[in-house]
Amino acid sequence: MSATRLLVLGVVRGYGRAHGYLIGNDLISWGAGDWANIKWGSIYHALKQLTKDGYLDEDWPVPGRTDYQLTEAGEFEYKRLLAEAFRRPQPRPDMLFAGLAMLPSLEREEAIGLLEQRLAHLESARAEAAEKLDGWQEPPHVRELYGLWVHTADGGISWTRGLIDRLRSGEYPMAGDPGSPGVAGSWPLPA
Amino acid sequence: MSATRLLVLGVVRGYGRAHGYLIGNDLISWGAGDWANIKWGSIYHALKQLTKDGYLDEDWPVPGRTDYQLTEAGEFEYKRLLAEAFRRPQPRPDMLFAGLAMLPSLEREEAIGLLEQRLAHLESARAEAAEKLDGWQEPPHVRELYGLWVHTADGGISWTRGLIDRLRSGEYPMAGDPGSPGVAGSWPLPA
DNA sequence: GGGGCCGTATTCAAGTTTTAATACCGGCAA
DNA sequence: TTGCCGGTATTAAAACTTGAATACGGCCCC
Repeated sequence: MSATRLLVLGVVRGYGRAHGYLIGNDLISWGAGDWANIKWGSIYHALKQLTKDGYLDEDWPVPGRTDYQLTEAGEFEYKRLLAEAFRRPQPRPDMLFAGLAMLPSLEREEAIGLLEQRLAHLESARAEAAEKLDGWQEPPHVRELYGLWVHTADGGISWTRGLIDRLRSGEYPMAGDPGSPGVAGSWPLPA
Repeated sequence: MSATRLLVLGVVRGYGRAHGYLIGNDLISWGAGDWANIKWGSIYHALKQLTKDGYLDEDWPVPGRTDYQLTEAGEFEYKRLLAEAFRRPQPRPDMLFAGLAMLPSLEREEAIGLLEQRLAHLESARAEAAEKLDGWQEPPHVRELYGLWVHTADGGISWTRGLIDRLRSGEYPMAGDPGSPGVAGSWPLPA
């Protein structure tokens, strides 16, 4: 499960209602083409699939354009995917990048809690890889795989600690903050 | 372009000739299911596709089993993919893991050269991300994306330097080493 | 001796991603 | 005025991945 669904749901939610081209432009302008491998085709596919799954509603304000908005189930699915993105480290980092792009739709304490779960996962993955690294015999170069794994996990741990600290010290406006842009989405509305 | 083709070609090459189940068992036993998201279906699909593309030859030694071996074009394609895996850092690390698994089919100087190219790519990616990080204004949390990018690049740089050092100091038997297992593949032959 | 389970070996359908193509519209230069 | 380019908006076909399903043989145990 890749980051596409989370990003598409997140942008639609942010606007309230949006069509494919609008969503794609936002994502591409954030560099999501690079860090999440987002392509035009996957955006349009995701929109259709999310609609089929009952997470989005379509309508046709003008011919040749399709607008989408989140259903109630879509709101839950969005929150579920977002929590997963932070909670569970995966070999492919695109989920984390996507989660980060949607960070302010979480409440501060919620985000910190999820990141602490991430930390726990990373620490146990590190321990497991370190164990294999110690025990490895044959062929020798395969040790490098586990070494890289340990190195990557260490990097992830220190970065996660840093973000937790920044959130604790009040960095970034988050959902539910006093005087915040609010839960419903703080997107710049299209002109 | 994912790691599947490189891994499948590499294992077939290592054995000289092999069928899907044999290949899959090797890859799964190396943990490739985790670090490269390899599944049974993608192995069989890759075998068929690589055959169609002229990189593998099929034959049927017994009914109900298909054996494969590399064509000459397959040998070139393997080397090309392997070089790409080391040379070009990508957001998804599975290519690097796959390259690492096939490390000893490169000559020592070749591997070091590729890793130096990797280093150069990483350093310029880091610089670019750091620049965006400095210049970013709005919305504030998007800075975290670039911060993570910088952090990840730093980790990649230090790990790459480490591997270059290990290779320079003679670690691991490599293709073309005096008294090495040789270019043609050093796989344990099936019993 | 047959019922169930494990290992061998592959296929299939559904979902997802990738790449390229399509269509239309407005502006601007030759 | 026409020819083309860039921006808007989507579709289509092919490739790839995922997860489950299939088939068959051997072995063990009651």
